[in-house]
Amino acid sequence: MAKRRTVSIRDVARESHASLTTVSLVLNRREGRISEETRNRVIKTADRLGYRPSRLAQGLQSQKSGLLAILVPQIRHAFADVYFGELISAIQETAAGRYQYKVLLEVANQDYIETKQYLELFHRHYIDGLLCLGVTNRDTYLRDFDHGRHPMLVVNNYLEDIKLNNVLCDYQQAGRLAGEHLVDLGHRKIALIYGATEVQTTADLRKGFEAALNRAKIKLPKKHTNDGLYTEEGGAVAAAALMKLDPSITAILAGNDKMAIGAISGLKSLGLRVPDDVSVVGCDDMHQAEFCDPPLTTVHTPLYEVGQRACECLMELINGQRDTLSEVHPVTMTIRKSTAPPKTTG
Amino acid sequence: MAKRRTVSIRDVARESHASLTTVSLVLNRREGRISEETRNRVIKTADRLGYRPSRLAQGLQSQKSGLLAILVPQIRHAFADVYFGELISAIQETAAGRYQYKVLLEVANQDYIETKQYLELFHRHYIDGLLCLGVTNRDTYLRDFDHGRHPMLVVNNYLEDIKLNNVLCDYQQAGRLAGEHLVDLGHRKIALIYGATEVQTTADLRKGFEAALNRAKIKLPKKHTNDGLYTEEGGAVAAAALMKLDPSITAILAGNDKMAIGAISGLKSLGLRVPDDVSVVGCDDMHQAEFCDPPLTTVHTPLYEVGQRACECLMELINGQRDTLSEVHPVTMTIRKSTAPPKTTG
DNA sequence: CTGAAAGCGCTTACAG
DNA sequence: CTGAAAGCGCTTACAG
Repeated sequence: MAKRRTVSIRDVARESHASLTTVSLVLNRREGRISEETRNRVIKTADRLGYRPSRLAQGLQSQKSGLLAILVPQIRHAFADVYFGELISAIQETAAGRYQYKVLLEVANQDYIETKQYLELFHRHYIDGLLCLGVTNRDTYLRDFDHGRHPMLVVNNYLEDIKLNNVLCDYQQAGRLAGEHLVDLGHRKIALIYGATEVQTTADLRKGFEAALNRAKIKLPKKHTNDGLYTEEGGAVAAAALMKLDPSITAILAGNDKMAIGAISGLKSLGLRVPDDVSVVGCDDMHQAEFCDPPLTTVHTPLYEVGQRACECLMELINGQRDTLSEVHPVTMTIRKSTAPPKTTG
Repeated sequence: MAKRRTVSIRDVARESHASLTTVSLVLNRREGRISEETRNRVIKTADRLGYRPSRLAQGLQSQKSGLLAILVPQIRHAFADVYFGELISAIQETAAGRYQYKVLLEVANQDYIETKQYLELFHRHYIDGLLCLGVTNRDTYLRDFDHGRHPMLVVNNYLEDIKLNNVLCDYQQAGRLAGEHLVDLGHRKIALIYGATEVQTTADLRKGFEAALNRAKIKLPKKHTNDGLYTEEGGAVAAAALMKLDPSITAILAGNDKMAIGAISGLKSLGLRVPDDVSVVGCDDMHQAEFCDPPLTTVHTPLYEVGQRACECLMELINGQRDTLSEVHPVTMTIRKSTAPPKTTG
């Protein structure tokens, strides 16, 4: 582990008989100022010595770290969740591919929030910008960002009371499309399994869904809604409870694919068939949706695209090319095999 | 976006009428040297000004970035994969919780490897240590690390020809346990769906599996093995192909849960029932394994624990408390509903 | 117990 | 076209 001393710009200057200024200028491609001959000499020397500028020193000088952070909530094994995974992939690939930025991973646990680590990230010059995933209306600590001093963006959500930058999918449209799909199939007794109510996009999904039902003179009574906690287990339990409360239900929208898959398993364990007895619609269109049994009809939310745009917009905020922003992306339906007309109408 | 100048240690020194040395000493809790009075004065001033030491400056001084990187292969949306997600969660939580280290996310695409970005990470002082996930025998570029100059660790795999530090599960044991389970149930026509052959742990899984079968005088002929590409699709196609080649097969081990779930769906689409007609065993015991239909019998590999240990060991490498290491973790069987005795014996 | 100075490795006015 | 110097914000011998 004998680490040899790293070669610094000083070494290059000495060996190429040039000044620090000259070396720096050459290596940073400031054109037009340095003679061809000197330039070549410096480059050759730098190559020979294997010189690599230290990001730490460059960062200290430029007051830029070249890093952005992704903040995710503390759910069980957060990164094993495909929803977050999809967004993270999009962000990482965009940051590294287009901007030479690197991506830091942060988890917002209780202590993290209480000690305001998300601000430390900026104050201590760890990062130039922040992307927040999985945000809910409970995350009032985000108010610390509402003066817009630090480049930050809420990804695929927004907050009711706090004005923050965001890029997200149109969940009201998602609810509407799902509702229309079920109504068009002929369903009248339709239920909703939502994720956490404190998530704004969940409220939007419900709003769009209810609007679509109402337009067909269908109500969404309380006994037709249940909390699925965004998990498979929750979806399974919620579906079973709904059917016990009202066995005449013939269709269910779940707020995400995980709950939809859970719901299908919950329905099966009651001896119900999908879609013969009950239709199920998910939301996300994650990769697994194609491989469950039956393949899931679901709302396709362009998560990858949203992650990509979030990253692009954050860079604009960092570079000061932009002040505030809010961007909404349209969604589409992906029809597979988990929905069908109801067996009996009425 | 009017960024006010960040307060530096110099500001604290001035306002608290102390020297830079004193302030630095106090804030870094070097005990015993500074008078109680001065200490309090400095701390109070630092608090009042909201002073936060710059990691960039500290890093430049200490030659430590306080960052480690996780390198994952470029598969489609790598971070949406629960296998990687589980490891990443474990690493992030351990790094942040126990070591105040932050975690960088890197994807090894072709350009990344050709330009040796993984070395740049060290040379440019971006990181103090590296954790490589999803490594295969094709990743010969890792030879760049075999002199052990940079703290790095291969997580949950190892390479045939290159001696590197690693922490991993015992995949030979995994294969053996799965094989014994199926043999004990009475199966004789047993097949294997493996992931990429260039992955060393896949070879180990097969070796252990074959050994268990051989002990019961069962062969694993070529027509009983197939490549499932580590994906659901691959598993589905592989299972269907196996059954067409030899309809007498009554049990299948898949090299990971994704392929197992795919295999189940492939078998179903042939009109075969699991486990009645064919038993299926997975490997990983990922969260979803409990919610597929039928719930998956699978080898439980302690991925979270492996990620945690990998992080701990990397810190020891970084701190020079350790030179080389190789750690193997035992696995266990999780019996659910996708395996049963064969219908007819023989 | 405390401080002046050197140094970590860069970049960038400024002067020539 | 090129270089000496100051400065980014810290830490740590060293001296008193």
